Amino acid sequence: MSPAQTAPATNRLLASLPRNDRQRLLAGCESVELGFGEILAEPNERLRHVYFPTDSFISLTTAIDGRETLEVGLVGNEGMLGIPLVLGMDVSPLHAMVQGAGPALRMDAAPFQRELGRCSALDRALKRYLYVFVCQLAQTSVCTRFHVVEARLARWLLMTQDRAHSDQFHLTHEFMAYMLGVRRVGVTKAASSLQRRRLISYTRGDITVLDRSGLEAASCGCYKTDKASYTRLMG
Amino acid sequence: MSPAQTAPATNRLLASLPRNDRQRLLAGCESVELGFGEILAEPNERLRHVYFPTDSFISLTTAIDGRETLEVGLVGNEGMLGIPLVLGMDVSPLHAMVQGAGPALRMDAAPFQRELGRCSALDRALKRYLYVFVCQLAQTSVCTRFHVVEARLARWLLMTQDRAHSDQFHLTHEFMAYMLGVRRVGVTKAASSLQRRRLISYTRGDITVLDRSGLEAASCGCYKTDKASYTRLMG
DNA sequence: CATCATCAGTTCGCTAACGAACATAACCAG
DNA sequence: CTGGTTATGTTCGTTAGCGAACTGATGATG
Repeated sequence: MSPAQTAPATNRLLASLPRNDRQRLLAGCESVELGFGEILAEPNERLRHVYFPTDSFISLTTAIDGRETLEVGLVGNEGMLGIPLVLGMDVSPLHAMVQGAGPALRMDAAPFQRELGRCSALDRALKRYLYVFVCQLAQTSVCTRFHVVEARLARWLLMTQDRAHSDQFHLTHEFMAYMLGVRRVGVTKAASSLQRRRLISYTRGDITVLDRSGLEAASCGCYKTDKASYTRLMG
Repeated sequence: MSPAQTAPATNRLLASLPRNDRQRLLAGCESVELGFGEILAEPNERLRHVYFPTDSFISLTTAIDGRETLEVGLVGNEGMLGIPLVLGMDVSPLHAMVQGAGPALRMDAAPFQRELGRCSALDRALKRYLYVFVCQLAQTSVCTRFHVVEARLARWLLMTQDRAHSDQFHLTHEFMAYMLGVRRVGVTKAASSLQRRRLISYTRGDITVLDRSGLEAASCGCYKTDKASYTRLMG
C-alpha cells in the first residue's frame, strides 16, 4: 500500500483569486503547522485569525447539553476557517478542532477584514464558499436525521479522504463517534461491516480506503449531493 | 379565549434601518398577501423576489430521497426570505412554503441587489441576520439528532408562536410531522402529552398555547439558545 | 340529512441505536 | 518480559421511533 495521491499544498480558495490579490493576501499570511486536536475556535469566543488549510483540515462541531456533539462542517484546502468574519462578525458560533494535522496559512482577523473590504474578488469567493457551506449544513441536518450510521460513516470517510488527499489517515472509532454523534460501539459495528465488505481496512486508528466507489455506493446520496453543489458553485 | 397579542404589522429587519434607507426600500416593495401552503422558492430554482414578512411566516425545508423532509429554518417578521441574494447567489437551496398566511412586503431580486450594493446599513443588517440564521441552523441539526420528539415539538410550537404573534394558530399534526421529520403518529403522541399537561390545547388543527413558560420547560434548551443568540445579535 | 373528507387516537410487530459493562488485542514504556 | 494504556470487539437489556393498518370523531358539502 503506497501513500496514494499527493497533496497539492495550496489553498484552492486563495488559488482562485487573481494574481495580484492573491499575492497581497499571501503576504499578509504566515505559515503555521496545525497539530491534531488543536482547538482553533470555541463557541462565543473571538476569532483572532482566519486559517486557509493547505494540507490540513479542520472539523467544525456543535455541542449540546454538555455531552452530545455533532460535526456540522469540515474545512480543508477548499475553504477557510473564520466564516463569521465574512459577515462582519468576530465571534465563532462553533468549535473548530484540527482533525488532519498539517500546514495552513494564517492571517490575523483585522488585516483580513481590511482585505475583504478592499478586494472584491476575495469577498465574492468567500460569499460563494459560505453559500456552499450553508447548503452542506442543511444537507447534513437531514442526513443526520434520516440515514443509518453505516451510510453516514461511509459519507464521512469520503469527505475526510477528500480533504486528506490520501487514501489513508489516522482516526479512531472513538473520534468518529464524536463527529457523527453516536456511540463508539455504533462506529465499531458500522466500520467492521465496511471492512467485511472490503471497502476499507483499519487497525488501531490507521484507516485505509480500499474501494472508493464501493464506499460511495455504501454511503447515502448526501455525499454526491454535497460534491455536486460544490463543483457547480465553486467550479 | 381572546385572540391574544396583537401583531405589529411591520418587518423588524426593515424597521431597524435608518429612516432614509427604509423609505427607499419600502418604495421598491409591493404589499402581497401570502396564502397558506404557497410555495415561494424551490431548491435549485431562481429566486425572483425577496420577501419581508410583516404578519406572515415562512418555513424553510430540505427534502431528501424524495420522501423525508425536515424544517431547517423559519422566517417571520424578524427576517427575510431570500438570503442567498445577500451572498450574491440567485438560486435557492431550500424549499420555502408559507406556514402562516398573512401580509408581506415583496421586492424583485434585481432592485434588491442594487439596494444591497448601495445601502450599507441594509447589507450589514442582512449579514447579521444570516449569521444568526446559520447559528440556528447548526443548533437545529444537533437538536434534531439528540432530542426527543416531545421536546422538539414544544420548541417548534414556541418558535411558531413567536412568529404568529398570537397564542393560537392553525396547523395539523400531519403538517408538524412534516416539519419535524417524524411520523404523524409521533406528533399525535407528543401533542396529546403536552395537552394532558395543560400546556397546549387543540382540536382539528386549532392549536392554543395555554402555558407558555410550561412549554418552555417542556422544550429542550435549544429554544432558549436560539432566542439568546437572536437577541444578543439583533437586539 | 347523508356523505365524504379530514383530523386525531390507538394498536402491533419491528429495528436502529442506546447505556453499561466486560473481553480481547496491540502497542508502549520501563 | 511485564504491566499499563489504548483501540477494538461483543453482549445484554432497554427505548424511541418506525411502517402499516384500523377506528372514531368532527366538519364541510351536496
